[in-house]
Amino acid sequence: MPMEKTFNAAEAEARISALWDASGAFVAGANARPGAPAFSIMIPPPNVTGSLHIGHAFNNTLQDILVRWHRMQGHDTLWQVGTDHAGIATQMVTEREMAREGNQTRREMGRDAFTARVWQQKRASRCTIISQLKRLGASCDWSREAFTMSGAPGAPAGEEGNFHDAVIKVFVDLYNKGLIYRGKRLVNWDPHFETAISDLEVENIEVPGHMWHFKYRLAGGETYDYVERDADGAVTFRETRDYISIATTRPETMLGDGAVAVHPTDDRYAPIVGKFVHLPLCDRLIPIITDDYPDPAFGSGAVKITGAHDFNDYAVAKRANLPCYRLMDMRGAMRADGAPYAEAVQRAREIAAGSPTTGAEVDSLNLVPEKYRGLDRFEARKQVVADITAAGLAVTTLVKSLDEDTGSEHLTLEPVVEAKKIMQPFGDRSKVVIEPMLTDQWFVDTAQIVEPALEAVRSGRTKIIPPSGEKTYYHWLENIEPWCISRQLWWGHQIPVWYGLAFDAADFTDDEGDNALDEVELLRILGDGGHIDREANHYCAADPSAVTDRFRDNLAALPHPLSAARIIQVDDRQAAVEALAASLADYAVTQDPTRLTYPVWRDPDVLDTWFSSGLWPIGTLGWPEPTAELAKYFPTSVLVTGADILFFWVARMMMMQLTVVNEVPFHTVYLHGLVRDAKGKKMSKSLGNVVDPLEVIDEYGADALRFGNAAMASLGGTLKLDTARIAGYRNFGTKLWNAARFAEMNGVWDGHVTGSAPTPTATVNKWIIGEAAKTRAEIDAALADFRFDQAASALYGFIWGKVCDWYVEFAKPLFDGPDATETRQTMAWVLDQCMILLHPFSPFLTEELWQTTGARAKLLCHTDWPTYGANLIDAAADAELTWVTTLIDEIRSARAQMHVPVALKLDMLALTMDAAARSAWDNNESLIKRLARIDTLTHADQAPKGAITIPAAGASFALPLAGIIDIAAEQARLQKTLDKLAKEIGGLKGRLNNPNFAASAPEDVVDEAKVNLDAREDEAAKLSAALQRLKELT
RNA sequence: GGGAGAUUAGCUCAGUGGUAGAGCGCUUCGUUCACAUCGAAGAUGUCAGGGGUUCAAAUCCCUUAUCUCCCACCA
Repeated sequence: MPMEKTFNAAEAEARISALWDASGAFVAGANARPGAPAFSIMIPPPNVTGSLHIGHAFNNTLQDILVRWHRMQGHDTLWQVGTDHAGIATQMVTEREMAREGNQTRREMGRDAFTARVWQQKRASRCTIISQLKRLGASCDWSREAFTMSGAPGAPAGEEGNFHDAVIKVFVDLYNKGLIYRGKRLVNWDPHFETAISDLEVENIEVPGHMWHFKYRLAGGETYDYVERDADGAVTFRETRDYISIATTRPETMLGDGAVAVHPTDDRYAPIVGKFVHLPLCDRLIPIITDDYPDPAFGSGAVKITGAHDFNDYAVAKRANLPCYRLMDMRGAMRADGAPYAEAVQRAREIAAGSPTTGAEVDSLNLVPEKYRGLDRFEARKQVVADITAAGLAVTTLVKSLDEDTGSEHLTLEPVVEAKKIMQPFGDRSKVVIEPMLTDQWFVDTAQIVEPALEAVRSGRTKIIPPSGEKTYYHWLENIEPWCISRQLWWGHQIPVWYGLAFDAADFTDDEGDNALDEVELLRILGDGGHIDREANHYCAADPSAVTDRFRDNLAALPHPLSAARIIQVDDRQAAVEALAASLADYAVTQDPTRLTYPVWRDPDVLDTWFSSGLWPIGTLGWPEPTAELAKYFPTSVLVTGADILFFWVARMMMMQLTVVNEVPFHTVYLHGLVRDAKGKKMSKSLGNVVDPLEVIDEYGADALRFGNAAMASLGGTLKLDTARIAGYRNFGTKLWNAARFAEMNGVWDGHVTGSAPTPTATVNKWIIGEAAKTRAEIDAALADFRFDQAASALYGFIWGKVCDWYVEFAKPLFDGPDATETRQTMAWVLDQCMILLHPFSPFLTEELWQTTGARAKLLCHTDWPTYGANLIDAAADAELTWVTTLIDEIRSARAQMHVPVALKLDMLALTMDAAARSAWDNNESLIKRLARIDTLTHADQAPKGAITIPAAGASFALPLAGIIDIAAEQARLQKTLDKLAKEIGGLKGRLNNPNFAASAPEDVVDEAKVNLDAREDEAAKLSAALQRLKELT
């Protein structure tokens, strides 16, 4: 059946995908030569509930090009595929889905049921992204699909695997090495998702805000001289004050202030340092302290210190040993729990007076006055401002206002509220304002594991390209902060830590021996005295699974187990561990549910998603099992990923792999930018400029999208996706398709396919074989440097610019001549090379061509990548074809400019021809005549009147066009060319006449300039002569 | 505030010391049997501005301007 005029991508892509699938073409090691080097890539796992966006399409195209390129070279290739459980995102998607269905909420449902529901969501949506990757033509080993939560408790059938085990093992190992710790720290709290998030998940955005100024009055009615001075020390302002002025953008946090801080060198406040001020609205006193943090030049120079709600203040509070009081609940509302304010403030006064306190009182003491309790944080802000203003404690200014009744102007005192742009933190998922919150969280002590990750890149063991990525990497890692890895979510790897209460079992049974304690009572008993050791109250279990099942029901019964875990009655950590171990063992043997209540419970938090995806390189290969794949494919060859997750993922993989298995995860990291729209705008749903890769594939085919992706993948720049360009690359595919169709029509595929390059005699055949060899070398060099754009450009230039534009045209006359057979062989070989070389970029169209143009031994995706080189380049053929194509170009150009009808065949005169030119003409006469539409060539001593001149290297031709040409137009054409030549000649002469040029420039540059000058002058002379002849005509 | 990058044809971008390039768009012509998702020809640039190094600068250095991104605690 003859070929269609175009490649039907929509029809063929699915069929070809199925063919690859059915033949296991992409399984690890497929097409590997014995003893071949390994080549492995880990896919950046997309979110399991996600769908393919244009960034995925770009990222995976590049990976696939590398993978296919290596697989065709016979390397032992693995492209590891899989998905990420994506904690917050997936939980969010599932909850949204549940809300839409009108089902129970997550909390109504309970943890186990909810987790099961998310698994269900995961099972349902996994196919989406995977099938979309297949549509792109990604040649992943689908049989090895991994998941970052495979094998987790509660995983349904089909989700076996040991990724969860690997994550747990790493947590336990790091914990045992002292690299993971738990503590009450100020963290970024997302009040929407009610979880801590890491620094990286916070986006700081500038928003309009306000700054208020409040007066904190000195205790005991004291006053002081407030003096301002200029740079020379001269007094510029003096006033007796009974207050200190503070400025804040967050008035509601003043309820938790622990002090007012001023800079130690700030003379304005020197008289009152160490004294106390009344905290407005709060009925308590706080001290004025000194700290280096306040900037005397900013605001009043005095800063309120709210240790529990600001990162700077927290640091000051730590230095000054100030108490921190949490004011908000987990949803960002003012706390409504705990004792009445009168009691709480009494206790706060005791603490301020020196009564010992513990971190526990951060949570147990609620210093929010009744009036504000339960208010949303933004509502509380308004109320606090209003109340402070009403109390006359706002800094005021005179404002002129108009009395509308009387029409008279008068002055009023108004609070000073500065409108001010402030940087506000937002959750990158929730988009709500992040609240610094003092909570118990788990941290990786990154400072301890960062050094090997830095060293690996500094030493070049892992190379980051482009190099600017290395600088960014260093900068972040050199200033690394502890990594908060606990999340208050349900979907994820639950932290393998059990909290235990060490106790005598008798304490928990009533007189009848029944299990009589409820949680409140438990707390009451444990709360009574006893040594408190926060560091010791957790126990990291090496084999948690057995424990989990046993106590799950008990755990579920605890509304908030962590709050009950506060106290453990032991003297040291070791005792805690032993007591727990003993109680667990005890329980395990007795299995008597009445004997012990709540012996242990598990930390309800899950791990940051990036903690598990940080183990992707080893986890997908079966670690901690010593698998053959781990031995073969790790460390991986290259990681291709977006520069935006350099910190989130790349740096953490480096740290974790080096810590866990003491090896870099990959030899090379290729970072690319974000794909933007044609105008360089970030794609966003709200802007409506999102390009859906699947729509692009539907319209233009996956090959066109892929080739376009490769073509725009230059290093460093931004990536602007223009569908007009994709359309152009679709046309490019059609072009090759039609060249193959032409070949089919001319019997090229009928038994002319040869494995190795033919050895033809015709110059054009020799020439195109050499061009293929050049192209192969260019592509290999470009891909070795990750220059996908250069490889794409080489392919485009070769296939369209050389094969289709010239070779196919050259071949037409040869099919009727003595060289017909070798030309068919050569064309078959050359088109095969086009398919092979293009295949990594555009796999569908090339595989389809490969299958339809002959009986093939192997799939194209397994066909040997060529290794031929310069031996196939015939310099003489190259020079001759350059001469031929230049001549044809010249003739065509002259004809077009003289408006010679295309169909008109001309007789050409050869005025001069040296031996080389003569030979070039004789060897290629038929095709020159055909392409330049020349009828005959005759020799003449001089051009007749009314002819146009065609210069060529070593020859000069004339086209007699008397009566056809416009003499003025021909004069203009010649003059224009001469002008251009004159400019070039001027430049070349200028250089060559400069003695410094000859002295300083390399010899070959000088020689080249000389040769160029000769050629230009020769051409100019011919054109001048021609111009002269025309002038004689007029 | 710190860091990185960008500025080349109408548009999107290559080009990193040696005669300014590609694709798209634009103009003219074209139904010759691979292809109109095409062919042939053509026009278009103070390579952001200024200074410097060099025989030679889009390319290296300095500087100014504009833009983008990342990081950062100014209450």
